[in-house]
Amino acid sequence: MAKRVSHKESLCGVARPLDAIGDWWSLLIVRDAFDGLRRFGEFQKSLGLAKNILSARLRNLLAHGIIETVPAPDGGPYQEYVLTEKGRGLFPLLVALRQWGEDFFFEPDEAHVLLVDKKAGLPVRRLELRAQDGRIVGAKDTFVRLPPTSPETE
Amino acid sequence: MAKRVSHKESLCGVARPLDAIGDWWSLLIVRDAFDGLRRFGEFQKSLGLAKNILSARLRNLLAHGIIETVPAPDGGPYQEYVLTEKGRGLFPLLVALRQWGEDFFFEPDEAHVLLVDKKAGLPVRRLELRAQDGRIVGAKDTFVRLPPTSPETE
DNA sequence: GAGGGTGGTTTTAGTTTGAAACCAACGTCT
DNA sequence: AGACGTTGGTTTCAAACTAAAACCACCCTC
Repeated sequence: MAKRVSHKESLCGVARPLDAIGDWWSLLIVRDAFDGLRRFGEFQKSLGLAKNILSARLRNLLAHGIIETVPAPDGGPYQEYVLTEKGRGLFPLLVALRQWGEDFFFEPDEAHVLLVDKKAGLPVRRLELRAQDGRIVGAKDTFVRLPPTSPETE
Repeated sequence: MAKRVSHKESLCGVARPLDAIGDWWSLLIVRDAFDGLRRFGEFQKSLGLAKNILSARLRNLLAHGIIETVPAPDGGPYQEYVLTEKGRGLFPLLVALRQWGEDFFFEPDEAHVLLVDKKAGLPVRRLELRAQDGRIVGAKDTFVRLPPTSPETE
């Protein structure tokens, strides 16, 4: 992992995360972790990927502090993989990915799973991006700006 | 592209999008497109990637209907690449990625670009996921559920 | 103490990536 | 007209990465 970070040492706020989870499997592992999976074998069975790849991905996610190992689940000799706070911070991204997928990758009549609010038992709303005053804003309503002093590249 | 879609023909709502944009560069291209870049050379200069790779990525994004080519910008003999509606639908995902990056990939004092609401000139709020009744919900407050009838795998 | 489940690592082949070179079309200067 | 630069790619080829399968080690049970 740790792909070419060559031409720009200080990656922008979009590129840095991609260096950590920018491959096909990592996000699926994180999603499964959100779904409660914890064990190597559970991930492997759920995702159907080769064990060496899963091993490498888990190592990478560990190295990035997205998951961590907890030594013993309930006495068993094995470790489990659980999301860190950083990993749990990926929830909105997963929701965004899921909603985009639902919008554009399914036939109108094609059934797909729904993200449901536990308390009400109803599907959640769409992700909302709001301005400080509460207006919902889209891409056209925003731009990126460097803060006062910044050698940042974006 | 079109990686292993072998062991499951009908990918879930998270995996399908990853098949379209689940590589390091594609999302960065889309972000640059949101920033107004349109020309091959602009993307290449901005991202610093090899031209063959850019060519392949653009082809892939075209094939997935995320960008499209428009024949002439203003008479020039070249084409430009612009986001389709599907591509513009990636905006929340990019915001989620950016916010996660800001949260966990920058030192507290490290400067980074901000996403600013044009109208007010202030940074936008965090992405919000709300239940139907307006409560903001997080990962712990939700679960995924299959709709009534569904052979979907997730 | 043989067999089976879990959690990996190693081996090896196939695929992808990417830098550099090449190429073609067009504009432009002289 | 013809040399030359710019744009937008494609081709070549070596290096890196991916992944299937085999292997291994540990523990448990019978």
